[in-house]
Amino acid sequence: MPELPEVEVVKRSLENNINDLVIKKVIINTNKLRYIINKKKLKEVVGRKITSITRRSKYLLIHFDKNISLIVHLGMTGKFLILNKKKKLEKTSFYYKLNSKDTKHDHIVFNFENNVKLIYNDVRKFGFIKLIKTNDINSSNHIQFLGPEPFSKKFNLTYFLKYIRNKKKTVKDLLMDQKFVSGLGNIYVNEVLYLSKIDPKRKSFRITTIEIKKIISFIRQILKKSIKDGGSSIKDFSDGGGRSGVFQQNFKVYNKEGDKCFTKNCKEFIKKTSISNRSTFYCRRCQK
DNA sequence: TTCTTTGTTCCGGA
DNA sequence: GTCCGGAACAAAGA
Repeated sequence: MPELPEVEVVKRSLENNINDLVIKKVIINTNKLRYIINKKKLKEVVGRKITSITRRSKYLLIHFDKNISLIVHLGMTGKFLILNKKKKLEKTSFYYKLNSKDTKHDHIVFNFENNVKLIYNDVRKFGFIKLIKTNDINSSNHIQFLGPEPFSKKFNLTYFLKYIRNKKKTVKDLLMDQKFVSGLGNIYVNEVLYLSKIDPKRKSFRITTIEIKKIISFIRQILKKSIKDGGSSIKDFSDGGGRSGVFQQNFKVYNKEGDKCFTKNCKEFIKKTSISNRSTFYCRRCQK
């Protein structure tokens, strides 16, 4: 599930593989992903050259010359594949498993010069790719309401304290809220609260200063590590069968229901519950 | 057939 | 008005 680190990893591999290239052709195999696709508009990228690739929260932004950009959200299962001129798969996509079934979900193919292809594959079709004027990105509905990036200076103790005043929602829902901090999803929020030893059901306004410091610190720590491991999963990526990203093996609570708690000397088992209709994993003994 | 998955939005109720 | 959270939605696989 692509959250900030996975999107960052994808961003970096796109940067390494398709920056500076000119699009020759776009093949669109579906009428809709998350939204109806405006095929004619999307094809305006033909003839345009990629000038840079950036990320905001979980959005990928591919910038072209002539004030054109693509805004991309990977949804649940969106991924990019790059084929180079030798038809060889580039080491680009995190936890991508190669098998014949997957090609039927190749929804959009961008052809570049030199026979380089960028393929957008998405089993669930909850992701999207939209053409947008570069100047309009920051005022777009997707971007304008996003809270600060977790690594930004703005996301600090003072901001946190001010924001949670009178906030009655659970600390888990708070961290999931993209208006508060952008880029975290269910998986990393579960992990962060476990590392911070905080019960996910606690009310936000009851979180102490010391706990806030832990939360901020662990968010940055785990995101950084996952980006690094995503990088290493790319390094290990093999086109004969694929391989899951190392970061998935680093989860301590997510999807670990019934496993023994990771904390030393804790004999408790990881519990699963639901908060705001989202799977929530925690240790009853360690998280207070 | 039903349940699950996620991010996002919508809406009723507090 | 504002906030909260449950439900709905998208598609497909188990």
